[in-house]
Amino acid sequence: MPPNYSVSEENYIKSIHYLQQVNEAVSTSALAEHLNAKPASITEMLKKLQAKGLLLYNPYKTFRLSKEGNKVALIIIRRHRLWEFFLVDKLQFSWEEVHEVAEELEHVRSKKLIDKLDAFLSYPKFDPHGDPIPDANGKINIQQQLPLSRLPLNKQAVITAVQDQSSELLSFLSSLNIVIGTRLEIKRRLAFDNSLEIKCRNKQAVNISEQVAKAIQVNPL
Amino acid sequence: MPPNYSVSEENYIKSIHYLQQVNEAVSTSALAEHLNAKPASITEMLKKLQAKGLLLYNPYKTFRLSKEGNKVALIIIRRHRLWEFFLVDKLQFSWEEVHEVAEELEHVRSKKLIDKLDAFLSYPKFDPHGDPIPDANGKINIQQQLPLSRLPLNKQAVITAVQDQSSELLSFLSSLNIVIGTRLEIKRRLAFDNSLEIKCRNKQAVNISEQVAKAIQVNPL
DNA sequence: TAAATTTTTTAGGTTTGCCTAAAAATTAAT
DNA sequence: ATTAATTTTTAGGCAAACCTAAAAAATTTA
Repeated sequence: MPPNYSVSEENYIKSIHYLQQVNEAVSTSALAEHLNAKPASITEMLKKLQAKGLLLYNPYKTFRLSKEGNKVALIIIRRHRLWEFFLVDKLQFSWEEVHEVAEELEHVRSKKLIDKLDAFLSYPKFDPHGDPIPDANGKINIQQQLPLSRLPLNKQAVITAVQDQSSELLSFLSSLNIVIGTRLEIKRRLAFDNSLEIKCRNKQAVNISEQVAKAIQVNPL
Repeated sequence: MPPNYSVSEENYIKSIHYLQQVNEAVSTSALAEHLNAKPASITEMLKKLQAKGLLLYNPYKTFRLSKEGNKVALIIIRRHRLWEFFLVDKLQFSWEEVHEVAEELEHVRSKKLIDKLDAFLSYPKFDPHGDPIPDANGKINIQQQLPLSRLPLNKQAVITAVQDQSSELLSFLSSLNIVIGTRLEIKRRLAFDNSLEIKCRNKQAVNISEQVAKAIQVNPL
């Protein structure tokens, strides 16, 4: 059976994975900052993770997860994002408040639980923030998805999903001829309310609120 | 906000609560046995729980939970049983395999999570083993329910529910004129297979297997 | 490139929750 | 009512995961 890791070890692995996405290799101080701990504590854990084969590390140098470490990271991310999806989709949490609870749930170590949860949720591909959910083998869907609110100006994208807490939103959007699959780009971002002026192909530009923009998931082209 | 307790503290509280149901007051060695720990470790934690006002305890004497301690116990039991219900009802776990996973889930400390889970499950009154689920205020339905298999000999009880994995069981029982609301008592327990001889009011005694007895929930009178 | 600064590691504590072994209190037996 | 047996507590350690302060290495700057 696969080894189990402590909550603390899991949090280190997750943070290292996160910092690697920005920076390839990670420094002790960056990780200390991210984990809200002192550098001395980080060093200690680095040695432990290396001894377990999860980390590639030489004293006084930067470090990164080993192949095995990355596999473990993806398992934890999978748990986290599936729980987030569950909380929003089934328990009616708003997507701002799920993170903290998912932070605890992600450490419940049962593969069977997570795989059954995945099935129960109909194998969702993205969590409520638009981040992709790794599958049972730790594979992540290459296609990236993000909320329309985070799409750069003038970058074309296709709508892939709409978080329809109320189905009101969906009907509002379809009245604007905005549906899943619609191609669009942002022409202007209004600073005072973060509303967006978006343009669909050859139609006239329309204005949508930040809230709506956050609920729309897009896939940049 | 209400204080939070460590996983270890929660497990002690839960075990003390469990042992109290049988025995009013609990001894160090009984608790050590139940928690699979050494008596010396128990003593240590007892002092901690007493200091926090959860336990009524005098050195060298037996002990029991304070009012506050009981309240905490019921919160933990509520979490545990709701998760068990969720695992069986939504994730299709079989009721034998839920305990271990629920044992981990029960320590996720978010009142909001549990109350929303409760609502999502439509406020179930009993977990898959037939144990009552405390409500959001920690109140337990007075009417106690237990599997027929655990009913003491010659004690009258009324059938309150049948776990009908297959509806086959229900029709088998109704062929014996055993339905929800039927009053019965156990006349004999056969040691070699744990089957029961049960008697309904003024009818003839019938024999049922341990498996069936476990699926029938009763309310002792 | 040598000194100054920053980063990382080492060394030595602390807390939590467990342990063993010995001492103290309680309970049982003669 | 003593003595014997059992139970509980105290005393002193250990591991995990954190900490502070000092030492060592790496990096930057003059």
